[in-house]
Amino acid sequence: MSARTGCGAAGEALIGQELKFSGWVHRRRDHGGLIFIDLRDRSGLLQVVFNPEVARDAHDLAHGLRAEYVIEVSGSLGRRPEGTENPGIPTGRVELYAQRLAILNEAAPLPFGLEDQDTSETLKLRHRYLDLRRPQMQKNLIARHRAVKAIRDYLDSEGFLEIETPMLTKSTPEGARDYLVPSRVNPGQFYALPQSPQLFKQILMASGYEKYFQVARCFRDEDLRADRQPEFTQVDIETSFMDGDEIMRITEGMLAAAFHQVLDIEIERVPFERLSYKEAMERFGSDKPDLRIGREICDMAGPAQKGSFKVFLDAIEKGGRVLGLRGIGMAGLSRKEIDDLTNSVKEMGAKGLAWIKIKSGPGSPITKYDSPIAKFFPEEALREMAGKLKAEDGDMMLFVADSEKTAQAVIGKLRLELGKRYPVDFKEDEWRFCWITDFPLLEWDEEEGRFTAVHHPFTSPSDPDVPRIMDGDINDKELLSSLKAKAYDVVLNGCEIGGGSVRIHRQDLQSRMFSMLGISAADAQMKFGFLLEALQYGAPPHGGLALGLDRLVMLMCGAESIRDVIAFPKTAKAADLMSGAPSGVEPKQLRELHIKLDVPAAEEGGQ
RNA sequence: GGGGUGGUAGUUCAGUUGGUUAGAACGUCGGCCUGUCACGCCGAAGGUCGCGGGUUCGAGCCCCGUCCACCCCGCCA
Repeated sequence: MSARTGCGAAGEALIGQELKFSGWVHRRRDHGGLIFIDLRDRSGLLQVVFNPEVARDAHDLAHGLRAEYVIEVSGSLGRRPEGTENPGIPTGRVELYAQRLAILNEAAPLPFGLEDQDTSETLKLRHRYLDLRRPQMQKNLIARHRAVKAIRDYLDSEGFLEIETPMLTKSTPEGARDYLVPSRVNPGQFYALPQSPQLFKQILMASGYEKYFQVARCFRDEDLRADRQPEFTQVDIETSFMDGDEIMRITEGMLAAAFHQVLDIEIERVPFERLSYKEAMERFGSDKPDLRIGREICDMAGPAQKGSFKVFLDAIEKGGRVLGLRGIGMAGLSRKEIDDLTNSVKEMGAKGLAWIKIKSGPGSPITKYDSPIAKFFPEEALREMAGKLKAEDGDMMLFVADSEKTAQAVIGKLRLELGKRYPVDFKEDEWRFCWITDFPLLEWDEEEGRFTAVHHPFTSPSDPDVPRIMDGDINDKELLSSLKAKAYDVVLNGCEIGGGSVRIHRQDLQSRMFSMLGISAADAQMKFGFLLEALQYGAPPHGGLALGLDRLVMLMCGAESIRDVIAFPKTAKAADLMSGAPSGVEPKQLRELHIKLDVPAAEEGGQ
């Protein structure tokens, strides 16, 4: 009777036994005579009954119990009297009849109730240790643990080795802004915290480890979002001698294992559906399509050209697009609702929203097109539009006309919004994975006046593009824009959860890649010299993938933000409200680092 | 860097056109209560209206600035 039993483990099988429990006072109901305590530990809740006729001392002591006191209580587990069962909790058919009570620690009144639903984010983060006591948060972190364990076990069974790479690394200006760490013993020099272990994992392939993975913390000094933290965790994978297909298969197996272990869900549709980047943009207006939503985007250039609506004709004239979307059952929308939609479309970057309602006349089967722009189109064009969109009576057709980039982006977002707001064809509880492949290798960066890598500079071009790159003119914008990458993203329910590529393993191609990116040979040598060097000494073909663990677990838990699956997250200003980081430091520390501050005194911050 | 929303009791919020003593619920504290499970009943305490300045006879409310939190754009794979 000395061992501790978990509250959640108290079931009918243990009835009649003398047991010991310890945990937190979740709720108390003091009737003066009988006292009921809901005792909470990691495993669940258990009702404890203090009865003066059973144990006078324990009952007297129990009067002093308050929320979140830490107690140890022992007694016999019994079946609840008929009619007092609580179907709301898993242990609701039993209760503990307390014989002995020990208060292990008292608790001051809490700044917020653990069960309050609307506690402000500030308060929860300030007292994260309390927030983390909430059963939901514990469930999330337990799910996270299970997911990581499932992934580790799976990769281990596939012959992968987990190898750690340094946290203090070399700064590489490509990509995101680095978090810098000053070096005390090298005055004026800095390490960077890794944005990812990218270069190291490639080096490990050159070193012959063949299959590497790591649950790796990564750091990026960029502005935050609900699904973005300054430090986050990637399941980082790299393999030698595998092509993209094989890496995708490993990833699918890994995700299937995680979903099986954590949620007891068997992922259907394996292998995952694959879409080229072009197709994803064309059908869904996004490179991370949410396939749970049925409706797709349609090109409306054909029927648009049969009409005289200037906005449409101009867009096409300028090489842009007219894209349409079916608004299922939206013919009844009020003018105000349409105005609201128009406004949100404008916020997304479009100039406006064109719409046509399809209605039957009262008591008449004749289709009417109700719209300020219907007059610009012959009946035949309107019918063609409806046909393409599969729009029927009671629907509304929505159109965005703009440059291809804007039109696709806007109507893609509109698709998500309508899919979720009018969820006729939105299967919310499905798990829809897909791969996006055939990404462009490079994209023009207006700001920098050069091409940048869409994935990263170590991504291999597609096989047919290799001779075009080696023999072609690297200043040829047409050529550079047309190159395809051996890169692939894995998308779940409209959320990019990972991405990877086959890497360049030949030194000459990698050097050529740097020139295309406008990185001089000297610069490349300075920044990535060790990689270029390693590629010279027998580097195998290799490639891999990085999975965003926080996002994946967030989706698995149905959480709104990755903060809910990270034990100690930071705010939108990258602050830790609990510990008070970041903060100023002692002048002595700065002197040792040879650092002088250049900030107005008021902004230096305290300790 | 830009835009939006919010900040009033420990917590979540209400607070009229600028007008007397800033309210409610929950929580807390005290009392009563032997089948509750959001226990119930009675009573009490609890406020620098984020901070600084301004307008006004008078500011929780209007104006300017600033800080913090959240969301979005830019940025970020």
